[in-house]
Amino acid sequence: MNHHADTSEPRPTRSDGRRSRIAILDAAAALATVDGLEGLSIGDLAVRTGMSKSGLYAHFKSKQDLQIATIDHAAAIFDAEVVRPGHARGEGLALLRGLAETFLDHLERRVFPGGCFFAAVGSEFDSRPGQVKERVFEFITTWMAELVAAAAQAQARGEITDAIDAEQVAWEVDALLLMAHAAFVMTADPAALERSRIGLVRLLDGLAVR
Amino acid sequence: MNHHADTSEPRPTRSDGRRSRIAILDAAAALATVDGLEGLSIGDLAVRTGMSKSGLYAHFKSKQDLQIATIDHAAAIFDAEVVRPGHARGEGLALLRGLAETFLDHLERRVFPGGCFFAAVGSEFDSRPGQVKERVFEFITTWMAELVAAAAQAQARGEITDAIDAEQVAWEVDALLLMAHAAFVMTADPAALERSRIGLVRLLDGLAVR
DNA sequence: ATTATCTATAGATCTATAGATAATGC
DNA sequence: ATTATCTATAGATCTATAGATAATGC
Repeated sequence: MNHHADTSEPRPTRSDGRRSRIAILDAAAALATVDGLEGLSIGDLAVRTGMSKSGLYAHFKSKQDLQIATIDHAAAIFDAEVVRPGHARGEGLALLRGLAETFLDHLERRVFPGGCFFAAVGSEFDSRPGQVKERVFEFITTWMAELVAAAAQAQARGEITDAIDAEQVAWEVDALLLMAHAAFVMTADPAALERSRIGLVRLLDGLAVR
Repeated sequence: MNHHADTSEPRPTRSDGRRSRIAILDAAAALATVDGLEGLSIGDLAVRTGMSKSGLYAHFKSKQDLQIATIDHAAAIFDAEVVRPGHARGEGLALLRGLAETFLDHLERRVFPGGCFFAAVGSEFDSRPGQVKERVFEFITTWMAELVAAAAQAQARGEITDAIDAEQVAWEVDALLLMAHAAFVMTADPAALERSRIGLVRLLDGLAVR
């Protein structure tokens, strides 16, 4: 996985500390999609990054602090790998299609080994109220807002019907993306991505203004 | 939650043992949708069922054995609460609609506190190969086959178009159900169920033979 | 001089087992 | 007589901290 700096977090002042922190968070984000944010243990992470447990621990106040830093780091990766490339595809309907395609591509390219970070971690924390869930939910809300804005723009430009509201369009698009994630991670079969791609074409063609 | 006997599993011979086993598995199935099958600890379960840790442990050979028994128990509950009531709604298109509706109803009725057991546990184990994942995947495959069969029957009866294959129809239906699960568990807002219900009507109406 | 990292360890889990006691079924 | 359950405990985690050492930045 590439190294994405997360600007939101406090940076260590020394260069070796900065490098370590990014290495830890890259490993943590990847590991969390496989073993969960809770299953992610300090010991495992230390072994994987070649540090001692306490050396690693010195970067974070607590396990929850590590979990939240990992979420922020994953958000930066998702932004760089999905959201920004999606916007490069155009506006309105092209943007909506673009976001869906870059999302499916990031699954296929295995940006995270366990599929979509936020689908994986969202499912883990959906029933556990607290700061971690709040942060994950916040990001998912932002993602949905992206899809809704793209759908609304497509309607404003007269590219799709406004007979149904933009939230409903975004909902149905996201349902196909979530389904692709779940099935692709479970089976590792690209046919899962193809089924959702076909569904997206059918859905958006059905909304076309003719 | 109601008590559903799971016929597939070996039954204790003594009546108090039978009762305990069912009480343990009811609690385990509910707890697993909140804390995960891995997060589910023997100690927690013991406290929740009012038994000692070892008293509880005597019913199972290992933690994995408990996890698999819990999956089988949850499958029996899902069958009684979703699949059978779905079949009572009719055949063909009525069956397909019926299964989708009884699924959404079981979320709304909170049959499991953490939504759909198999969506929750599937997401937890999708990246962890082994017997537990196999068992979960097996059940999800059975569920998908139910939807595909219903869609194919609806086509055979001339109720929906056969221009697209039954697998694709089932895929798009299941995507909306999975999305409803994810959003409803995260937000506890019935609006999530409504969005998917609207999506299902739009989807199936769009497939109607006119 | 300050920051990052390490060794060593405390204290709280967790799974699992051994051996004893209480309750049921034939 | 057999089965279910309990107390007590082993041994392996895990998070977290104290105090010492090594590496960087001014």
